[in-house]
Amino acid sequence: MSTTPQLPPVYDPGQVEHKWYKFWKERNYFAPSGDTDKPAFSIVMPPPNVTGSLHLGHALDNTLQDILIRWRRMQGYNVLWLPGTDHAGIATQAKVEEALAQEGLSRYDLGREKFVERVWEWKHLYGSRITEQLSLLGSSCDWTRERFTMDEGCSRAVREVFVNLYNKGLIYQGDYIINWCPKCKTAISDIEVEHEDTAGRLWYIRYPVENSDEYLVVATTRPETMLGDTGVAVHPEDERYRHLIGRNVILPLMNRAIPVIADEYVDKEFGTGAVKVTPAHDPNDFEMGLRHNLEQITVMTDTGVMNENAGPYQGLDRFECRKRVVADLEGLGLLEKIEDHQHAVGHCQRCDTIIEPMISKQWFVRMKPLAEPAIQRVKDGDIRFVPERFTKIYLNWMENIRDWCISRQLWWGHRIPVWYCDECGEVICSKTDPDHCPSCKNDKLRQDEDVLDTWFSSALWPFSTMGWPDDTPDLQTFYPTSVLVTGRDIIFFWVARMIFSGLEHTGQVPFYDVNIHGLILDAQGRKMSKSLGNGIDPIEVIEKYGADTLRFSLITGVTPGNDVRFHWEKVENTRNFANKIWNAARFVLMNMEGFQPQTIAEQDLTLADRWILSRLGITAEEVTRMLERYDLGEAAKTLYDFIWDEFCDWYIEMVKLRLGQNADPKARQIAQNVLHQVLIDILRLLHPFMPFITEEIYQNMPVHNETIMLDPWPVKDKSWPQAMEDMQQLMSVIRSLRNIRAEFNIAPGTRINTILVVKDPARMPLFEENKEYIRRLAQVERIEIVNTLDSKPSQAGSALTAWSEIYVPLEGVIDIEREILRLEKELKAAETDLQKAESKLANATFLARAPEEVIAKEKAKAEEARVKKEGILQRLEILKQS
RNA sequence: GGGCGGUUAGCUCAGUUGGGAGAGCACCUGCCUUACAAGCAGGGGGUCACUGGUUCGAGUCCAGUAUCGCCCACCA
Repeated sequence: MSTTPQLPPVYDPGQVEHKWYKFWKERNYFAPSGDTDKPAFSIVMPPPNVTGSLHLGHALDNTLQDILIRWRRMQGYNVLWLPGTDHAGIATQAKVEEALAQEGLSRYDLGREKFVERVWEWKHLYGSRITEQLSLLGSSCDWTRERFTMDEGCSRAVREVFVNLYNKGLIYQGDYIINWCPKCKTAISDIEVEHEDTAGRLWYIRYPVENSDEYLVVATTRPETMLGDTGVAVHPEDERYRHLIGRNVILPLMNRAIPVIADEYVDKEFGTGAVKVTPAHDPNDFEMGLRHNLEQITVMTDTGVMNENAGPYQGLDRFECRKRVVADLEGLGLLEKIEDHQHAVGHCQRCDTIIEPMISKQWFVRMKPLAEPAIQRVKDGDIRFVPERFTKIYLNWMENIRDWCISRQLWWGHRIPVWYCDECGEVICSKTDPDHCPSCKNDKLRQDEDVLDTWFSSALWPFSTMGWPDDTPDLQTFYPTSVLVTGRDIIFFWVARMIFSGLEHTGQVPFYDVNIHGLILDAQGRKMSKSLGNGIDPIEVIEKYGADTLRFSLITGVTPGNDVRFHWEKVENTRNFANKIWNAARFVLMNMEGFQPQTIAEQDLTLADRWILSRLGITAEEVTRMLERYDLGEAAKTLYDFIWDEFCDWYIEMVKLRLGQNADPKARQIAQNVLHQVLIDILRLLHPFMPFITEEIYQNMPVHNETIMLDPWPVKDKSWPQAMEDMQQLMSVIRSLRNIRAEFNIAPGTRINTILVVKDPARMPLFEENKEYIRRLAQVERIEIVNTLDSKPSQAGSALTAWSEIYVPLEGVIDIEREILRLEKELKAAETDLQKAESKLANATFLARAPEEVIAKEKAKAEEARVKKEGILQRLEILKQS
């Protein structure tokens, strides 16, 4: 083995990332091993919008998944990570409509069929962009199983589910009040409405009481809706209005007599205690209207313009109408007052338009029966949220769930599988397209015009993608999936719906764990958004710094479930870390000349070897434990610290002694073997986090397998506690010497001499044997290790520990005053330590109740501090005499 | 109105069985020591928001306060 690859001193991710991704993909490493003797581990990827582009949220989400996937794969699990995309009804349709608008066309010009064709074309053209971007990130998902929410299999699952629910009476159609977006011209579900607190007004309007001089004053935030009022409600026990209940008031502007009704819903304290009731444009009024049999008068069109029921206001936009209504009321002297009023206004999640509650014929899923098991199974712990606090958020929503409006007045999506026979009025709900009416045999059937909410198909994703409703091998092996990784913003939209859908249709939970992560915010802590223009393009980060760096910087220093701010500084720091590893590897590879892989006998391992091997094992164990807890940020930090501080700054520096020109060949062999083993294991541990650089280095190692991806995950082997303790002592001597050098401004080129007084003779061999390390790492020329010292040097820098005294004779260089100052500082620290420990030990209850090992530790601490203090005092005395 | 999260070094943040306060950046000092100046060595800097409680012992557990942020909610 003599090939020493020439690696450049700066790691260039651009050169290697494409190469290795292609290599992995071509060799089909992303596919499940198929080894069914091994436990399965599976994740379905949250499908990004097919026409979307990668943002940092996706990058975080997929990094987390890829880490778990690569880790489990190395552990030997039969791993499936199933990718795919979502057809994203409104978003995609809007994009294609925008493109059409460039040509001066609308979707109506094309007609439904042609338009849907156009969208498919668009999908084929742009649908692979997002998946290509996921590849750039290094996602090791099985592309051969890639799915799309509108592909044949998913469509079949959607129909199966719809028909099942319909037949069970869990899907119904009806005229109810729904949230209508006048811009998107479709109904949307409750959770697609975003409430924003808005500074609005409260208008107090006088409604003349019929056959009376009296007025009934109502307060409203939306005066334009009064045109559709069909009643005024008061609280049944409100003395002020009791005499009016059952009478009529005259609706101003429309001059319509409407009844005064009594309803418990009314809050006596708010406004005037009298509420105008507009059943067609307010969800509460709708309910009240039903209770009291009030007429429903819709006064707006589907674009938010006043309709023929609005009398003279017909044709006005709803906001223009508001102004006119207010002005007209004022003119009539019917406007009593206007107050400022803060209230929540609903906006369309997609286009931000103000939502209009409207009565409309829509399809709904009856939620109560579906929610029940979805609540129970989570309460039973069959599905576990990580972090746990999200359980409560989920349960709270599920327990207060309302029926789900699933029909959308769009063209792009899963068409509702319901047909109408106009001849006999038959309604047919079918998994397959019927060609004639089953009751009258007429073949002129009309399919329902609406499509389903996009989330209806996403809800089936964990099983529809695995071939359900057929009982496929993938379902048997990989369903339920192991864990779902997703952002906390779609718990309701997606997680909750997958849970009740999975339970209802497969009888099983869709996943065991739900790992919820936070959002990526900008450097100021704001959400990244198009309107703010504060978004960071992950592809830009990858191009500048590499995918490994992006991945690692997104997850380090992050608490599970918490939001993360994006800072370029953090990216740079991670880039530096990647470069650090790169250079450590270069060092190792430069020193592999003559390397013979072999098993090293335990007695041949040096102190440094035993120490680094012990620390490596412990690190592997900790990283594994943290991954099991989904604490990926801490896992990454643990690795970072081990690699940088212990491996690079200490072990590599120490091992140089055994690799140099004059090194003993046997010692060199041993060193090479340990170095090789430690580096390989470091690469393996780091691989899930930084897949590209680890593979690149791995492939340059003198001994390696086909790919690091399929190498075994390191486990803790043997460790040497004594070696770890000895290393601590050795390191502290070296640090003390470096400190003395720095304090006295000794030039790096200047070699110093030192006398090490080791009080305990049993400890002397440790320093004798490892003298060379001290010489090299602290730039020491001569080192004298003694048991006692007759006359302690006054012209010397010194450091005192509990078990040793370190002297650095500095004839002529030493500034006694300065040394005294330094020692006094140390004395103070020692005294503080001593005081702390002693006061604890003087506490009787502490001695009585604290665990033994804590007391022992405290005693040792006190003793150490006492000896140290004594040493410093003696030393000070000598210095002050001279 | 309800719920959740944050408040730790100048900045951004870690810190889960309660037992000697950490990292990165920034700052100060000195170094191109043949893996790495994207680096090395050394150093300064924190009554862990506040108050009270539990405990031998609290950044860590409990109660309350303040403040910032997020989510949910049918008071027009």
